[in-house]
Amino acid sequence: MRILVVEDEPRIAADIREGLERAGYVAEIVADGEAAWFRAETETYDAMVLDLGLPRLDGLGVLRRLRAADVALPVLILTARDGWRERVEGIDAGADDYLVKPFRMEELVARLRAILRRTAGHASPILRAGPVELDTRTRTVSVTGREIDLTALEYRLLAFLLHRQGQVVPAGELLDHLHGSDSDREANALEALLTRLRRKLGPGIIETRRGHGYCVPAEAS
Amino acid sequence: MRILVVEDEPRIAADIREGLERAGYVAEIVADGEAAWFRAETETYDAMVLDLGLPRLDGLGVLRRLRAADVALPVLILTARDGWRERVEGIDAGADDYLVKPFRMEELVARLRAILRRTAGHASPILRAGPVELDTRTRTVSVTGREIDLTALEYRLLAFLLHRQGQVVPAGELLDHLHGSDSDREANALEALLTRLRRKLGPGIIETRRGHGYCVPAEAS
DNA sequence: CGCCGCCTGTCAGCCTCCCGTCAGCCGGGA
DNA sequence: TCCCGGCTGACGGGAGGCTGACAGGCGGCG
Repeated sequence: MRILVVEDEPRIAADIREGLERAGYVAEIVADGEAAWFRAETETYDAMVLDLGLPRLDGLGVLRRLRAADVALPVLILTARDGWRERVEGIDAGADDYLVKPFRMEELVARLRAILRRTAGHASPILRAGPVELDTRTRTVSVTGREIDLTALEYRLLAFLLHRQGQVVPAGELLDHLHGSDSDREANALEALLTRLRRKLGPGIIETRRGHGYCVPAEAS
Repeated sequence: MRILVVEDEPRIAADIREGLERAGYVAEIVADGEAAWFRAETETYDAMVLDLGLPRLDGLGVLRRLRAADVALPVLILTARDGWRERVEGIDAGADDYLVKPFRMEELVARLRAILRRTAGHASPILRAGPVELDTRTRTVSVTGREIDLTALEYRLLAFLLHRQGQVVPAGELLDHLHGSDSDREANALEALLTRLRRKLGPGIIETRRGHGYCVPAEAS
């Protein structure tokens, strides 16, 4: 699950990133409305957390443009405590839910899970890349129809790369996702993990881009 | 099975809780519509018992919002004796069944079981996995035809896993469904319970996926 | 009211196997 | 050719999971 977080206050943004990643999501932060609009249009996310009250293009503007462009992305908006008017406008503009600042991280995660569940009907729970299939409901992975056993960490790594199929992901980001950002693990641990995972998947699934990172190539479906 | 009960009258709420727990369900009570909406959206329940005529957001309002949000949760509504109009509106708003107050607890449980069975897609009230058979009406379990007795908790755990046969269920989720979300029980309690249950069932019924959770394998019908 | 049994959470000890580390190798680029 | 980034086999520590023992609690029964 990949979440786009639009928040200009660095402290809060960092908190949200940490909370989401602790809950097993992948968070990407952008700080202003223009960037949010661009990312939401050019990449695929599973949901968006949108602070109203942003520099450049404000949150409501982003939301309206998204809906006008028929982007069905679920959106959770963050509003100030006294932003009663904002909330109403936000819901009218197509937000799926709102949360009043300040809030507890648990609540953010709970509401996010709720709107993800609601929209879960649309997205297939199965991620595919060539001969590899990953079923998020049963947490099973198969290669050319044959089921294989992955450890918890291998599974998370594969799921993450499949969510970002076609993109090159830097090693540092992978480590962050696997262990939280406060990890002093060495890069070699990731390499060892990758070796073990590749052995189970077979060749050609996970590619190395020397100096850049790793990726699962887009098609070959 | 985890049931959300929405009832503002404490006496009745307590009665329902007791009846449901006696029948082997886990009941969580909320007293008003806003709370009901929030809980139903942020947690996962197997069904909801909803009193129409609540403070703040009324029962019908809750139901309409749930259905508008595409939440498929089975809902059983409670209405006053002369609430003919309410009943019709309730069914129109997406309730699965209704019950007229006052009612006998046995009837509530029976109807609940019926709508649970319907929505689970199980035509039969008997759940099977390999040599194990669980009859939800009589609450009996047998292995290769020989009846065994399970404690209340063991039964709940087995029933839940059988309902989600083929899926891997994380330990945290199992604890939620066994005790409700407000439990500070330790993971080890679950492990102890599993040991006792497995001893009665024999090997191969409940599998551990280290780091992922537990599951009853799908095939072996 | 007190005794007794069963259920279930906690604790401690054990076992399995995951995964981080290390050391050495490979291969591409200058 | 050397160097650097990435790969891989081996191994040991430790986390995750299992189980036997025990105790507190609750209901049943005399």
